[in-house]
Amino acid sequence: MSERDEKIKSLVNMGFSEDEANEAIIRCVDSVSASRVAEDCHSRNLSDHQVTDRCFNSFGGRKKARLMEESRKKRKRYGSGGQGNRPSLDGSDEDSMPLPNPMVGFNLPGYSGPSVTRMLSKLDTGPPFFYYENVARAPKGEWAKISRNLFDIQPEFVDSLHLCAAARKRGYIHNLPIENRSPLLPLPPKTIFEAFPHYKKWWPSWDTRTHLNCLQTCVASAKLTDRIQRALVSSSNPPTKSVQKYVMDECKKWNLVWVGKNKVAPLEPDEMEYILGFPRDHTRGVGKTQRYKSLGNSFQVDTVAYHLSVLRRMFPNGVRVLSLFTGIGGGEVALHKLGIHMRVVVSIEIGEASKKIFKSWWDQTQTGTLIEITDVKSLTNDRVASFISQFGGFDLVIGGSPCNNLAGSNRHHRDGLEGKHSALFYDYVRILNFVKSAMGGRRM
DNA sequence: TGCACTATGACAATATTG
DNA sequence: CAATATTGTCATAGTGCA
Repeated sequence: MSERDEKIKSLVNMGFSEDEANEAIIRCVDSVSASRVAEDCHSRNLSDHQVTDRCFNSFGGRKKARLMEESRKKRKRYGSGGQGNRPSLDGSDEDSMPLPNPMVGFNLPGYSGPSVTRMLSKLDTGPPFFYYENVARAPKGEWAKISRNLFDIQPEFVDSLHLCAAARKRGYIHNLPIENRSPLLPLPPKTIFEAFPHYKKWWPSWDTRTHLNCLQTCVASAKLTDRIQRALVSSSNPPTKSVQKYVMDECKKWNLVWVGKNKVAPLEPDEMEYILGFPRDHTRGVGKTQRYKSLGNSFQVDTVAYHLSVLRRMFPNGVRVLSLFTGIGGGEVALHKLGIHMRVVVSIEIGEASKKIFKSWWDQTQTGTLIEITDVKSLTNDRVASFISQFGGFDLVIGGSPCNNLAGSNRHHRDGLEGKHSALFYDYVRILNFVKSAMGGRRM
């Protein structure tokens, strides 16, 4: 109690009213169990640290306030905030959500540090369980907005490079238990050379990468790899520092690998499938551009499976899944690899190529019921209600909403959650809330 | 039409320097 | 501490070709 008073006092000193400070403490304690907060305040436990820090950073010192003021001005032009926002605690929509370092979420296999315990309010736990995903580096304030719309649950930020050979910085908001998780076995290759030993042959010593950067939807042009080759050929051996820097910059930017003498190339689609944890040839059967696009948009299967692994014990007879923005079925592949039977999947996906990929995987591997819906807008609450009465409810609502307007590589329309595509997040919220209320907290 | 290919910054977090 | 540099990012729009 005295510690709590101390925290309140320090917040008041920062210029917040006592009520605001009080509410902030309550919110912190809501995300992490009270004892842990007290215990870990001075420890180096990064995960816990992240949670407590975040609570205080939202109110952080005067400098932060000034920065928030600036960005508020800048953002005015984006118009009024999103629909359905709860009033924010400090009256600002610009809460910063610092990303943890290392980005390992609540816990990860191989990172045996003391892990977080968290307590969700009874209203927030299932049924149904839900799992939401998006890019970690969204514009300022967007994750705070997402969190507010998902019951103020703190995101779990994970960089998949701690689990596989490529980086993938993502935030996940879910109400799953976080104790007793188990990874998919065998663990995926963790470095480039573990994944692709044959690239050692042409890999120059001055390229010190051990992991690839984030696999994206577009790959380098032949023209670019030609330019790199010409630069290398006309340089000395080893190349001059400036040539090395040029080549390395491009290799990192485009995720290029060494496939021959002075020759770099983008990964092939099947190599991306491998790193992302999909079965070989999962995306085969559509154009190469489409394969890159759908793979760049998908989950890293091992990461998601680790989070979902807690469901296996809870649903020995299988799960009923509402899958929004299914894509090529990263979540379903994760469940399947975990050995969790999918009794029902209602899948919403608008991309023709992705639908084709997912359907053919389903037909090859699954025996449950699959219902395919193209447009999330056409999944009205009435329709959700009829599915619920047909199947008796859903156990898991899973999906990553479009990141187009949040992602840094979008040069044109990075307009945040209110952007044309990313605003579909609000349909996720709508549908999840409807499922929750229709299932009314009772076991079905 | 559909596909492959190419050129095109902006932003924020982090690292470095003054 | 403040200014500056570096790094990295689930992309889009336009063009030419079959």
